[in-house]
Amino acid sequence: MYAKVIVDVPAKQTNRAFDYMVPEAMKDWIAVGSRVGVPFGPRTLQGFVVELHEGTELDAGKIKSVAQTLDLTPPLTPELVKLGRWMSRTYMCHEITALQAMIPGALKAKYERHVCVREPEGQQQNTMLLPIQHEIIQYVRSKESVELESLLARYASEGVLIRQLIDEGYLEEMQLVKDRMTTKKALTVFPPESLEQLDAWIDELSVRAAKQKEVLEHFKRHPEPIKLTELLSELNISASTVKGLAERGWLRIEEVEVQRDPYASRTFRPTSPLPLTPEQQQVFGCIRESVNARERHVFLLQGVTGSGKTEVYLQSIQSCLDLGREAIVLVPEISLTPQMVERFKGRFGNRVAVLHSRLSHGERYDEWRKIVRRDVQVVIGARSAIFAPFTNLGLIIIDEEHETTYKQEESPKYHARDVAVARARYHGASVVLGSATPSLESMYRTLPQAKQQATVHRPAFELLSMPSRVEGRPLPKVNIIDMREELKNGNRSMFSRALYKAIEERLQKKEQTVLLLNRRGYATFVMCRTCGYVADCPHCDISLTYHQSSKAIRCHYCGYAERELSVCPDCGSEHIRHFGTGTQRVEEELGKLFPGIRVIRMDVDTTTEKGSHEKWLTMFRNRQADVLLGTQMVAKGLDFPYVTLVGALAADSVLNLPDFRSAERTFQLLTQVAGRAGRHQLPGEVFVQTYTPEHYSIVSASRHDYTSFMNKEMQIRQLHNYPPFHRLVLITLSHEQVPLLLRSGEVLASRLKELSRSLADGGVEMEVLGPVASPISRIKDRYRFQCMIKYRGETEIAPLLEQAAAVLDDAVKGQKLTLSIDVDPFILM
DNA sequence: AGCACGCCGACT
DNA sequence: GTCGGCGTGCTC
Repeated sequence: MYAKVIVDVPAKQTNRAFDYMVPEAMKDWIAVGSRVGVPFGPRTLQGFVVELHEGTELDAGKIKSVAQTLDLTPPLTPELVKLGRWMSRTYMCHEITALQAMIPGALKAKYERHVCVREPEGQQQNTMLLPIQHEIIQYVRSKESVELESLLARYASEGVLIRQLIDEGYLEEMQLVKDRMTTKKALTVFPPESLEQLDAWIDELSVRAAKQKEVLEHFKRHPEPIKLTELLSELNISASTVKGLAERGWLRIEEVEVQRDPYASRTFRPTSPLPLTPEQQQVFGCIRESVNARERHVFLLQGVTGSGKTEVYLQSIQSCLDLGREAIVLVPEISLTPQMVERFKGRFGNRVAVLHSRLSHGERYDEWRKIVRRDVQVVIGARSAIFAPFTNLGLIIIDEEHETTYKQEESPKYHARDVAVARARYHGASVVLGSATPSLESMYRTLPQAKQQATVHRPAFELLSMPSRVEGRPLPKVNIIDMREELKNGNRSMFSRALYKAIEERLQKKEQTVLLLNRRGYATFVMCRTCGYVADCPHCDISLTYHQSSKAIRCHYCGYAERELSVCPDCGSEHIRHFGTGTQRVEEELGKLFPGIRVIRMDVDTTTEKGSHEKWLTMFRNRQADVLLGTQMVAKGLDFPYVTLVGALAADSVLNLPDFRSAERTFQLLTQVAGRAGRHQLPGEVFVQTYTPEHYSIVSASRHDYTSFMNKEMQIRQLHNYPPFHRLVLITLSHEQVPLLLRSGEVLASRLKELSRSLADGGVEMEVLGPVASPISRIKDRYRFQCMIKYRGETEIAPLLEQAAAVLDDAVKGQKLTLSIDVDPFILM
C-alpha cells in the first residue's frame, strides 16, 4: 500500500503530495487524515496522509517508507483533508498550512534528534578515541538512546567530539517526530473487583495500620476509581500508605489519561427549553425543517438585539442532536464569556466541548480530543472551531456573523463563514448566520439579483428575521448629540450636558451605565506634547505602543521593545505621555465630575491578564460598579439587567478610518452597543456623541433602521465597485529595498493587467489597481507595496487566482520578494 | 524550508 | 592550482 503525503514544508516547491510505502505493520493504523513521520531528503518530517493507493507510478527505487504513525486515531477526517485542498485553492495558501490550521497547536510537530550506539564490527578503531569519547559512548549505551540536545547539554564543551562520534559511525543519529503536547496522565487508584473482600482485608490488617484501613473504608463508601492525589489529600495520608496496599495486590494503581477540563470544577445548572415567541417559533421551524430534510440551506437570521437568537440556536441544536447529528456554534472570541458557555453547558451538559484562545495548549487539546473520541456532539468556540472533526454534521451556527474576527488575518487567510458553507455542503448540513446587523456580503446574497447568480459554491442565503425583542420590550431610545454644538456652547469636556445629566440620574437611581470609547485602533501611542515627537519602531512604519504591565513601549508587528520614556529623546521635554484609548482620561474625568463614582475600565491595559475580562464583568454584574467603561469589547453580547444607559463618547472615530467598511462598522458598533441597554424590565436610553450627526450610519443606527442603512450603503458600494458587488484580492509584495520593490511591483501590476485584458475577452470583469505603497509601508525592515484586484462577485475565483498566481510566480522568480495574497481581505493594509 | 550540487573570484 | 561565495534545484 502507498500513501500520498503532504509534508510539513510550507513552500511552493513542496506544495504537493509525495508518495510513500506503507509498511505492512502500519496498514491498520494509517488512514486518510493520519499524521505520519516521513523521511524527506535528509530529515524526518511530519506529514498528513491525503490518499491511499494500492499502486504508485513512481520508480520503486525512489520511494521511501513511512517512518512513524503519530496518532491512534487520525486527527483529520477525509472530509477535512478535502477541505484543506479546497482552502489551499480558494485562499491561495499551501495545503500543509490549511491542514495545520485544522488541528490544535498541541499537535504541531516537534522534531527531536536522538542518538544511540552503533556497535562497530571491529574493536580496533576504538583506540583512536579520547577517554571522554569513551565515556560518552558508555553514557549513551546505558540510556539506549539519548536526545541529542540533552547530550550536548550534558557534555557542553565536547560538541565537536560528539559530532565526530556520529560522523565516524560510533553513534547513530535518528530523527523522531513528536507531539509538542501529550495527553496528561494521572496515577489513579482502583478498588478491588469484589468489594466484599474489603471487610476481610480490613480485619486482616494489623491494628497499627490505621491509615491503610481508612483507605479501604474509603473504597467501601466510594467504590469508584479515584486519582491518587485526590485520595491522598482527602484522607490526609501519604502515598506510601496506598502503595503498601497496592503491593499486597489489594488495590491497583495505574496511569490513566485525564482530561484537563477547564470547566471541571464548575457545575452548570441544567436549563430547559424556554417557550418560544411566535417569531422565534417560525424561525426555529424553518431551521428544524431544513436540518431534517438535509436541505443545505444557509439562513441569514436577522434578529434585533434582545430578540432571543440564542434560544433559537439552542433548540435548533437540540433537534439536530435528536437526529443523531452534530452541531458547531461559532461566536466571536470576545463574547465567548462564561455566561455564554454556561447557557450551552446548562442545556447540553457534557455533550459540549468549548474551544477558545484563553485555554492553555493542553486544555484546548483535551477539549478537541473529546470531539475525536465522539464524547461530544456540540462544539462552541471561536473561529477555528469551524474545523471540529465531526463526521455527521447537521447544523453550523455562526453568531454575530458580521464580526471581523471570523476572518483569519494570517495564512490560511480563511473566512469561517465560507468554510462553514463548504463543510455544510459536504455534510448536507444547514448553516445559520445570526446577527442584528448582518454584513453587507451576507445580506447581498439574500437579494433576488444575487440569487440569480448563485452557484453550488456560492449558494444564495435565505433571510429569516426576528424584528422584535422578547416580551415586547422596546428598543432603547437613541439620542444623537452634536458635539459641535456642545463646543459652541463652551462645553469642552468629553461629556455632553445631556449625557452628563443622564449619568447623574443613573447614579441617583442606582442603575448602571455602559460607556464606549472606540478610539481609532486600540493601541496607546507615545507622544511628546512639547515637540510632537512620536515613538516609532525603527524597523516598521508604525508607532510603538505602550504596555502598562511591562512598563515598556513595543512594536506589535515585530516585537521590538524599549523602556518607557520619561523624557522626550528629541527635545528633552518631560511632557511626554501616552495617548490612545483615552479610557484612562475618561476615567479620571468621571471621577472629577462625579466624586465617589465606581468605574470599571476595560481596555488592553486592564484585560491582558488571563481571566481578568471575566472578573471585571462579574463585578459589574454584581453591581459593584456604576459605570463600565471600555473600548469595542463592551459592545459585544453583554447582558446586564440594570444597565439602562449607554453612551458612545466618540461615535465617529471609526467612521473616519480610511476603509470602505468604516460606515458599516460604525453602524454595527452603535447598534450593538445600543442593544446593551434596557434588555430587561427597566427601559434603556442611549446617547451617541458625534461631530457628524447627519451621517447616514449614525442616523440609521439611532433609529434602529438596518434596512435604510443597508440600502444606502449598498448604493455606495455598487457605485465604487466594492464588495459585495465586486470581490477583492489584495496582493502585498515586500522586500528590503524600495527600488527593486518598485520595479517588481510595476512588473506584477502590468502582468496582472495583461491577464485582466485577456480575461475581459472571455467576459470576466476584472480590474487591477496599483501598485501603491501599503498603508503600513514597512514591517520588520521590509518595505511593502500592494496591488488590488477587483472582480465581479459571481466570477468563480479559484481558477482565476491560479492564473494570477502563475503570473506572480513568473514575475517574482529569483528575487527575494515575499508575496502575500489575501482573498476577500478585511484589513486593507 | 533545508541541503547539495555547481560554477566563478582571492588566496597558498 | 584550491577554498568558498551563494544561485539553482530537489526532496517520494
